[in-house]
Amino acid sequence: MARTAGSHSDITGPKVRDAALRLFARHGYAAVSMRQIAADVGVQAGALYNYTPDKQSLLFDLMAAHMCDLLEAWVDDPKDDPRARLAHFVRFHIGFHHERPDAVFIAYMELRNLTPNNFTQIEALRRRYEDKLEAILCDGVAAGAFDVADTKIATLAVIAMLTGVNTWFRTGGRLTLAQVQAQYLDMVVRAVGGGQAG
Amino acid sequence: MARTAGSHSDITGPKVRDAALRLFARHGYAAVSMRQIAADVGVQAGALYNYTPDKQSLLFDLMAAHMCDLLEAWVDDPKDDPRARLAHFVRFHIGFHHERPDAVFIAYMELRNLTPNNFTQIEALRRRYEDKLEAILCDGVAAGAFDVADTKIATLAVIAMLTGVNTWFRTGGRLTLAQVQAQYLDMVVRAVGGGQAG
DNA sequence: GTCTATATGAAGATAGAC
DNA sequence: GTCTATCTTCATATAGAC
Repeated sequence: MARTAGSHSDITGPKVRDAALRLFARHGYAAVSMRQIAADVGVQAGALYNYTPDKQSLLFDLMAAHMCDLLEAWVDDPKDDPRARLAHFVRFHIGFHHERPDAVFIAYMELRNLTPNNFTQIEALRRRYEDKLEAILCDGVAAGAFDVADTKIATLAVIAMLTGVNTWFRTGGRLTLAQVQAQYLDMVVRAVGGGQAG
Repeated sequence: MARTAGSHSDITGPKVRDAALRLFARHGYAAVSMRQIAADVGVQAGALYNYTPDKQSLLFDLMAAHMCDLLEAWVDDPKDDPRARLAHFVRFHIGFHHERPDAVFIAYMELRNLTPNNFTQIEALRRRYEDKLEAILCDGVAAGAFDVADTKIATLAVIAMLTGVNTWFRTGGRLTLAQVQAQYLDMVVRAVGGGQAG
């Protein structure tokens, strides 16, 4: 309470990130001005530079935070049955992405607008996530539970299919999230040849 | 040959479209200026307005042309076996999209940058294409060749999976396009429960 | 059909007062 | 920490000469 009137660093910071996330997702990074973000937060444009050195860093930080959240949230146990691990991955991926559509959207629509160095870092994080699924598929193939000709292709195919849910699914529609997760799980398991085995 | 020196309407027009397509795909619509497009074509910015009323029309025309090309290129015969029709669709989709990566990229990355009216038109074309696949899946389910709980979801899942090929496949890599088409066909057929029947 | 020149506005980022 | 004011650059689009 000993604060001066205009001092709100602890609340303005998150508001800047939230506003940028929403506006970047809605209109695209290049189409959103710092003035728009400032107006959304309720400050003047110059004040934003207390929270980010520049617009590019704002984009990169949002994307990096999202990818790190994703990697930290994923928990897997290689000792479990491959089928169970795959089922867990499918439900996790759909659920996690459904909860943060704006971050997901930005994380793969705005890759073009990253500087080369920033792009490399985000791509490395994305690759690490893909490797999580590929490990499950490899273990499943080795155990005879799955049948895929090329685990790398299958990994990319499954992730593309699952991420696609975000483009159309909305809560309150014809289906619940659980129903969507169940049907995608069914399709994924069959696609990797895990339909009949253990 | 009776032309005046600076008269190139028949050649400049396509060059403008080609340059815009490539630059929009690479950097994004909002990040590309009319000056950049003009420089790429080899004219001054003002000259572009002989070929498009404004930048928005340029984007819309590129997207609409791509979607119309797609719909015109697809040929299907409802009297054929559903499995054969699905196989045709998978190979067609991957092949067609592989041949025009820039147009594909724009057609679903730049939807945000369309005016509401233009967006509605492009969405209608996209929906018409999705319906082509859903018709195959519905016929296959009715004939007992496929087993899917919800044909709309399966349609979106398959298209997302197939379109994802464009994000990683490059000619000259580890696999040929035909090999990729074959493996995706295998995964798609199994995903829709067409593995054992037919 | 293309040019040069320009109208008009907005962008990212910084300086210095409070 | 935020404000106002500003620097500098760039944007879309148009006008009129050739």
